[in-house]
Amino acid sequence: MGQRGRKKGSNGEQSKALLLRIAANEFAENGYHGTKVSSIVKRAGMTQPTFYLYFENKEAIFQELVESFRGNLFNLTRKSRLEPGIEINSLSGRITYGLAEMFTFFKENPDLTKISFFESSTSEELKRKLALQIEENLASEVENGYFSASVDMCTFAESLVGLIERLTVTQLFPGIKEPNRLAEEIVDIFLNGVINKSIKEE
Amino acid sequence: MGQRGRKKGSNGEQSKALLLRIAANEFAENGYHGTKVSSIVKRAGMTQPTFYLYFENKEAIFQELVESFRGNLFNLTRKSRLEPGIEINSLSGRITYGLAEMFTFFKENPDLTKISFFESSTSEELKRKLALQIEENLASEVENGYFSASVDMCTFAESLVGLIERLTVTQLFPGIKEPNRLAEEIVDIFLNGVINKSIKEE
Amino acid sequence: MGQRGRKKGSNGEQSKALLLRIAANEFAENGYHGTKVSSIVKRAGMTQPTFYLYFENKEAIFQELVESFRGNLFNLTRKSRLEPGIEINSLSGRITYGLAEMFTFFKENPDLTKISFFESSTSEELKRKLALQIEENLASEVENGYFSASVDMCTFAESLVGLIERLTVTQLFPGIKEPNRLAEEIVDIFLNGVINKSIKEE
Amino acid sequence: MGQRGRKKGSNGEQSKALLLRIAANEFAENGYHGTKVSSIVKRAGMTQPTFYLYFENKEAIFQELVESFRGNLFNLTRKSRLEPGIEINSLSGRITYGLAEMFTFFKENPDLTKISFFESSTSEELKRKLALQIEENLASEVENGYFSASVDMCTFAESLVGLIERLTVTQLFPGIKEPNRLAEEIVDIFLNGVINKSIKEE
DNA sequence: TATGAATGAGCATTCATTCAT
DNA sequence: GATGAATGAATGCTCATTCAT
Repeated sequence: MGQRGRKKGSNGEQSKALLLRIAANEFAENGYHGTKVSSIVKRAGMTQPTFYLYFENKEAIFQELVESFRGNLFNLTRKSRLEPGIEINSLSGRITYGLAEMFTFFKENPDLTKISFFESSTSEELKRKLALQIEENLASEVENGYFSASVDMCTFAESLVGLIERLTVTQLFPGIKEPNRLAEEIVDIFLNGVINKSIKEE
Repeated sequence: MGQRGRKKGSNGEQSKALLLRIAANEFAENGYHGTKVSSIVKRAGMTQPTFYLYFENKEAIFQELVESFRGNLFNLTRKSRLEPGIEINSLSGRITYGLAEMFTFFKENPDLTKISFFESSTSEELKRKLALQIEENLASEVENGYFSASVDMCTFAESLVGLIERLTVTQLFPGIKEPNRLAEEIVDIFLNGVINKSIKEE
Repeated sequence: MGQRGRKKGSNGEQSKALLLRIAANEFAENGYHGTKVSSIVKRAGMTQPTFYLYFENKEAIFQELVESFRGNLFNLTRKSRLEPGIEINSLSGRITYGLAEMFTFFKENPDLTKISFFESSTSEELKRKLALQIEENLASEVENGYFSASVDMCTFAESLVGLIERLTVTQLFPGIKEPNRLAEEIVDIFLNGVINKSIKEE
Repeated sequence: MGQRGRKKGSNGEQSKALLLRIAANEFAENGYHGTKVSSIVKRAGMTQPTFYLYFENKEAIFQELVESFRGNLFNLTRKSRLEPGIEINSLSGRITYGLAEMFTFFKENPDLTKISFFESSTSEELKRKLALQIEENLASEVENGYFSASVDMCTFAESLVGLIERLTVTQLFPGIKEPNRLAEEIVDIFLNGVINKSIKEE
């Protein structure tokens, strides 16, 4: 600002942002313990004391990353909550859309996703909370009679989380499948099952 | 003593086994980096050099644990392979049985399971191989027309792995659900889907 | 301070230089294996991590010492190379001068000399190279007819090295003889032999 | 003995001898610190406790090796002492013979030679003693007028030791020159010098 | 805003040596 | 005469973190 106004944020903000970005990548690549503060700052072209100018310690930058991911993720899931009284016809479409949005978010933030899902000590908590939200999200549908009441919703929600997690790593990140496609496949499997109906009816 | 051999396994074998057991627990609890050789031997009532009598280094004992888990797991999955020409009626039962056995194995070896699925650098490889085996295992069923050909088998297999992983951690280990129960629920969801058929057919 | 730079060399350079000096002494006194990094830094009034700030590991500081000695030594011997066409009268003077310079260098760097000649795994190589240089240095003199062609130059050169090495340790280092004196004696012995000519000619 | 009489010495003696032989080689190859008791016994097909049956500790076996070398070496040099009143004509022959015997001894015991000359903490002492013996050995010759009194006998003796040491390593051990040949060359150089007499007399 | 220099605390690994059998 | 099993005591090295500037 003032003289020649720096392009975007103060120099300090830029430095901090850079450190965050690089740290995310390092943590995702090498895990928390496998990542050295010295490596982060080296890649950022800074020195170690500079790091401590912006973050209290190694744990702090990690938590900041996880926290931001967590916040954004829950914003997303909150938005895609199914309103009660939804049309049965648009149901699967709504679910597909929600899933696709989530996958898109993961795809745009692969490092943060990896960290938050697999490296953080609070990963479990995160996933459990996600499962819970999914459970709530779908509970009403059961009441409405859309979903089979015979299925344990808790098991179902956790299953969904596990599968989302896995498909994110094996299909989404390597670029094998796009968010939309993945979402559709999941919905297809879960709604209808995999058994061949024509045989079944024999 | 006296007639050939001490009470149970030679003393050395016992020591090694003890170290393996304790190490598995430590690794499962604190992760690879969070586990100190000194902690392992302390819990075993030994000294550090003794550790190196049985294992080349920290990495080695870890690999030995993972390897043994991997070996046993693949033995199991190989055994529960579906033979071709199986009766359609017994199909879901067979699948349920296979899953139940796997969950039982996990339940009996929680430490090894945690390590191999979440701590090892070869976890991904392990899961991918497991998914592959599941894929193969089910591929014939598609040919036989039991399974809907519309479902991408790769996605399906990976989904299964993800969900098995997740349910193991959240339901099986805490003792919320038993192996059999979990297996049944999974099969139920996947075979039939979760949509309420009566509504759907309206 | 104030105008550019601290008193003498940056603080880091000073530290490194101090470590090198002390390490040289420790290695010379106790050998490579007998020297502990902890002893070096203790004498330098530093802590162990500081050591690793300047040297990759124990081996590295040792090699740096040996390398510097080797470099300086070969600079020296290169300079004192005998030019072709030298006067027969000044020949022995030139050789004496070269030897004296070498002894002076050794005397000024006793620790490095000890290390490089007796502790390094590349000692042999160093001596061989030195012998080779001596050989080359004198080869022309044989052609010019100054030296008796009957003498095997290789044997002669190696002999010189062995004797330099030995006299350095037993006469020079304890201060029994000065560089000049030693050089003169060597030249005397080698040029003329030790047999009493008067008797011989009888 | 008695029943089937073991070929040579008791089993224990054999074991000890084997350990000594192997240890000599290991020490010669890797130095004192570079040699592990565990390596010695492994090559001998024994276990570590067995080692301590025969030697108090690592230092002890090393000293035993050095001691035996030292004893034999001094026997040798004592025998080849020049008697006073020797003929001037046979003088150089006698010296050559003595040197050749020493080289032969070294060649037959390369490991012990290496250890005693380069690895032992008493190497210096050994060489000094050897130099002293040489000095004594030749002192009378000076009195008798055979050797030029202008040469410092101490320097000369030490020179001889250094050169013997060096030629042993570079010419004798690699098989480049035979004991006799080496001895002759040394005597030639030292007695007559290397200067070309014909030029000198110009 | 930034850094050159330094360190406290810790960890994996090694090796000579010994005890009970 | 021999060994399976174990250990006391080091030692090299690393890493997150800080102080003075």
